[in-house]
Amino acid sequence: MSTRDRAVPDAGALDRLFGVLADPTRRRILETLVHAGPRTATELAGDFTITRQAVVKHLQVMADAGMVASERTGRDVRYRATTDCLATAVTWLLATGPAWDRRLARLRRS
Amino acid sequence: MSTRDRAVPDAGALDRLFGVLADPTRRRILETLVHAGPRTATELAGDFTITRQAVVKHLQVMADAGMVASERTGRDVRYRATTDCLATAVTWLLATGPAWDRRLARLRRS
DNA sequence: TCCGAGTGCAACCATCGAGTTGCACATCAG
DNA sequence: CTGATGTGCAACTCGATGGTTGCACTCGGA
Repeated sequence: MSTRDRAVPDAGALDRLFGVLADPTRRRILETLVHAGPRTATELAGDFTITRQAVVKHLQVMADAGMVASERTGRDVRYRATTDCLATAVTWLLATGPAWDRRLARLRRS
Repeated sequence: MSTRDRAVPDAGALDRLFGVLADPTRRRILETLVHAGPRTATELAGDFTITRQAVVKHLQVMADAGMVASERTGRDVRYRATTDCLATAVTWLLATGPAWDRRLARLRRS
C-alpha cells in the first residue's frame, strides 16, 4: 500500500494513535509522563511491574505514533509526552459523533 | 462484569473503546452507520471487500464496547451506531491533554 | 582506570485478533 | 412445500504484539 500518512489525518495515523491508547499500560505511561514530567525508561519500569524492555517497546510504539519524544542527556534518555497529536483523535471523534457540540459544551464545563 | 458506566471510566471500557477505534475497518463501519443509517451485516460486507463473518465479528466487538446496537426485524438484523459512548474517550483525552481548552476552542471553531 | 548503572539490540515465546471457510438453522417469497 | 437469502456458530490459519531473557555497548563517578 502506498497510502502513507501526510497532512490528511486518516489512515495509519489514527491507527497508531488509537492503537497506543487501546493499551492500559500505554495510557498509564502517558498519564505519568504528562502529570509527573519526563522520565527515563528505567524509572518508568519501576512503577509498572513489567520489564524495562517492555516499557521501552511501549515507548517506541508511542514515539512512532508521535505521542512521546526522547531526549538524551548524558547516558540516560528521558521521554516526555507530546500530546499535540491527540488533537487528531479528537478531530475524528468530533467528525464522527452526530451531535457533539452540545455534549462537548457540557464536557468542557465540568 | 458489573463495571458499567461510571463517573470515572474504568480501564476495561477505555480498552474496548480505543480498541475498536484502533481498527480502520471498524472506524469505517462506524462512519457508515453514523452517516448512512442502520445497516445489516451483509449490506456492510458489500462495501468492505471482507467477508460477512468478519464484519459480524467486528460488529460484535463494537457492540461489546457499546458502540453499536443490534435490532432484529424478521430474519435480518440491522445495526445502528450508538455514539454516546465516545464521550468516555473524549473525557479521557481531555483529562490527559495538558492545555486542551485553547486547542479545543480552535477545533470547535472549524 | 575500572566498575556499576543505564541503554540498545536481538532472539524467543505465548497469546490475541483479524480473516477465512464450512455448515446448520431460520425466514421470506414463489 | 421448496428454494433462495440471511444469520449464527465453530474450527482453522497466520501475522501482529506484549512480554521475557541475554548480552554487548556506553557513559559517569570514585
